[in-house]
Amino acid sequence: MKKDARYEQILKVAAKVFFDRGFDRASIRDIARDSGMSLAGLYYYFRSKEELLFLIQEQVFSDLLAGAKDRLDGETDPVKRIELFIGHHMGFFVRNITEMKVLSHEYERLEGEHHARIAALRREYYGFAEGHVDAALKARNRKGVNARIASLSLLGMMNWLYTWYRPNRDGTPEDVAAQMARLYLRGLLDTR
Amino acid sequence: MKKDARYEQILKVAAKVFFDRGFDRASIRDIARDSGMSLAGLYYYFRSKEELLFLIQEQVFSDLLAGAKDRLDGETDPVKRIELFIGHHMGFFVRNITEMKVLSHEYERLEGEHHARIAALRREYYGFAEGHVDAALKARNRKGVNARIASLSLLGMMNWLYTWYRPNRDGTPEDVAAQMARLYLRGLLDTR
DNA sequence: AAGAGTAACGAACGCCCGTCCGGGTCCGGC
DNA sequence: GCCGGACCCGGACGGGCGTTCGTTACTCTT
Repeated sequence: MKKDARYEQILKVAAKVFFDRGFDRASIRDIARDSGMSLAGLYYYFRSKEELLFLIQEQVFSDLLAGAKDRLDGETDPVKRIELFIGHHMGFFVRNITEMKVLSHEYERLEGEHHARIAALRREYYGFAEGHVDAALKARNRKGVNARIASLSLLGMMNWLYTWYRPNRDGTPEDVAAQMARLYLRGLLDTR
Repeated sequence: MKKDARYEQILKVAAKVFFDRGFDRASIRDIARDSGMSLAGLYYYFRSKEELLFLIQEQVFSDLLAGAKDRLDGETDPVKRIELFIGHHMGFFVRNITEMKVLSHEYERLEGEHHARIAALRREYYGFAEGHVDAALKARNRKGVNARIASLSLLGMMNWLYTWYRPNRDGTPEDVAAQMARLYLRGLLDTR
């Protein structure tokens, strides 16, 4: 098998194993078996189990961030930008639910340099979200709403998705995103 | 030391250790050391590490549920009931953040009978929340809003708290609860 | 004084884990 | 025809883990 294909395949398998069993309970032996490789063979591609986690988190987080920036490009209305942000986040989350759960759930497992790199991405993404929330608040001249709390509430709402989302029951990501966007922007009881 | 006091103390220490290191990385030896007991001594009080997790989760979840019912008792206005529910959940979460993180983060670790008992509590609490959301929607004659998604969004918003809440930065639980209640009920941009 | 129950402990057992060493095989370039 | 690198593996190593066994000391009850 080609080197790059193997590399990608191992990352994918590892993400699935981490998704199913959690990082700590997952063993390198599980990943080797599901990749059709030997235990030692894996170490040709990766330095350590922790590096595997890091690479998964870094890739998915970079993609998420780049995708969000790309999606919002060209739109200037602050409220529409938040709608687009929500739509993108939810769509990406559902399409990459394996990696996104590993990112959300195993965030604290990384240490040192690895942790620092993911933490930087996190800060950037959170800041991106908060910036848009803040802009929308200013555009509507809303005072007394804390942009930090409002943006973290939004991210919590969306990131909790992996604990409950079932495609058969909850419909398409677009439906869920639309419901959440409406709920977030106009509230539960708004009748406009 | 009295038996009951020891028992409670071990549960408390275990919750703290699980909170800090995660269930899988935490070792019984850590818990024994922090409890000022020997490894073997712990097994006089508990059958297994998994049982320790179960007891922590069961106690905090039962308290949460009972507290919520108690807080809402007597209030009949559906919207006020949601406000009270949010206020209670947030206050309880912050006061019991150690156990609540262990409950939220390690939910999937339990198996068999233990898992079934916590899952039942979860169903009850989620149903409780969804029921109130549904009642408020009906009272305001709101159609087209999915009560399941709306209630799970609310719980996600609140349960994500443990990843970001810092008392010094974010103010009291009451402040955060008020912000979230306003946000949830009337939306980000409502100017009423 | 004996016996039963309670509250612990030291030491070990067996298992599984991440990692690494010492190779093997194949293949393109010389 | 050989060499070096890419790719991969069997098997072991050392360490940490959850759990258990056998025992002890103390305190009630009878």
